[in-house]
Amino acid sequence: MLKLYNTLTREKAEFRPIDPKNVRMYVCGPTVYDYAHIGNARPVIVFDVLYRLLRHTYGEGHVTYARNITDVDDKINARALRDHPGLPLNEAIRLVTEKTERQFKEDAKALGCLEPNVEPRATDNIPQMIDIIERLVTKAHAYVAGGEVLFDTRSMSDYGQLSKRPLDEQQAGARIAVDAHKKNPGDFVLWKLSSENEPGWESPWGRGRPGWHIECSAMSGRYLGEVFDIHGGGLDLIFPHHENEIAQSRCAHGTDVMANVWMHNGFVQVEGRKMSKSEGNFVTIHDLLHTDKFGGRQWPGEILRLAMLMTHYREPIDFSVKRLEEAERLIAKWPVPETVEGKPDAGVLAALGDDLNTVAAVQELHALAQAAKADPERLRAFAASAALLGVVPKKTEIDEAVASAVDALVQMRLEMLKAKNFAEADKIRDDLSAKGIQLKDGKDAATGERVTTWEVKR
RNA sequence: GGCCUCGUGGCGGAGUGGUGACGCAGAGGACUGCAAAUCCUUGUACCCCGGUUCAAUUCCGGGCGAGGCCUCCA
Repeated sequence: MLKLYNTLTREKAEFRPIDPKNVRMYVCGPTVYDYAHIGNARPVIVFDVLYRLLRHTYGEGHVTYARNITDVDDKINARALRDHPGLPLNEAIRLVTEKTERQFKEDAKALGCLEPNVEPRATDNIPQMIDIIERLVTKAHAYVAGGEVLFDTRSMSDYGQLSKRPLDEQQAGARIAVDAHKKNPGDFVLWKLSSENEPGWESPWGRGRPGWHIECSAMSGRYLGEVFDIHGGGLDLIFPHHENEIAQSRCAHGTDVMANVWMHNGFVQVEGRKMSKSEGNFVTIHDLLHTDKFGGRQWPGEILRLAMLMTHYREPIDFSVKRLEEAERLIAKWPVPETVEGKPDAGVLAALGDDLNTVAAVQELHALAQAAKADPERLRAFAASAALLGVVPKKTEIDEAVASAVDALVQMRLEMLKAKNFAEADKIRDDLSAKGIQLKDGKDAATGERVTTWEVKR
């Protein structure tokens, strides 16, 4: 039983796929203009958990997950033209975005995310966008004016369903001046003509470039069909982006819905404040993973991931050093399974089935980890459950030579302890600790002898 | 001005019309040569003001506070 909160209806309801043999989900990915920040990381992680849960529920081969890469953007276009003037636009863009796109994929992998089934690029879908725009023009849902093709919001009787914004009551031009050529202030651009010195693609309306929203309509239609199951993204995308995607897709295809379930993750704050470049608290995933810009140290991907899952996806999350430390302490207490097989724990599944309650799932997992210490049988359920969340603790790789050297020192220390040579014994312990090796003393239950195990501090 | 979230103990975060979920941190204890690890015990809360009720953190109304969006920023 999987229940999901649907922004379209503002309620939690049981999820019923259109086709259980092929459950289809689309998530808005990043614009690869710059390195992805932790705000981008949230939907990537959250919907990865959903993807894993869907695969578990319907079977690995029965879920199609598409996450787009937006590589059409005026800043990217301009840079492509500037840096690679001789090349066709798509190729030039590819060169400009190569590095950030590759980085994004590496970031996602480091965060423990599975690769989506399709990661379409906007530049590979220009003809599909043009096709949708042509349909909209033919059906009189779009018009040409002032060098643009615009969507006519009045032509759609139920425009605004997702964001619940009545068109009349919006403050037109609250942020951006209304262009005079628009029939209505709410009309938005589908295609914009480029001037001589601006980059562009050929189209029936002349050389130009697509509006922002059209790419997702084109790519979701191409890879998932006219109507699909789940569409996800950040809360900030509800309006105008998703609203306009819905308008375009539904009007072009004549459907009642674009996707049945719309899911939105909450915002990310950093140390209690809105993240922005001007605030100076803009943190990229790459920074967290590979530099000491945040909290003076690097953070492994699984800690970032767990920290993210410790708050429900619809709630705002405050990303802080304290939170990361808590996640680290938690994961350090969990056992490292040798293999991942068997079935996930029912409690973890129930938690995730309740609108992806990862908070409860993590707590169940923690309880399972505690139980697994006493009862090794539970370790299998723990491992499978952790895998479902994508947070299986990993053994730090150490080579044989180091391991046997540590073993020898541990043995030496035990002998010194028998001789009550505490100073020398403690020195060994301290030296190892300084090198990141944690000794753990225990008692043999039968003999009462001291038994020492060790692990690499996580 | 409109629309939409949210407000629980030091922190994270459930939940319910009436017995203080849980985790982390803290405190105390056991263990230890001393620690660490482990185990046991433990404190502190429901933004404010009204209303409904035998009873409200939970329902209703009104405030206050935080955040987001209001058309080319994905």
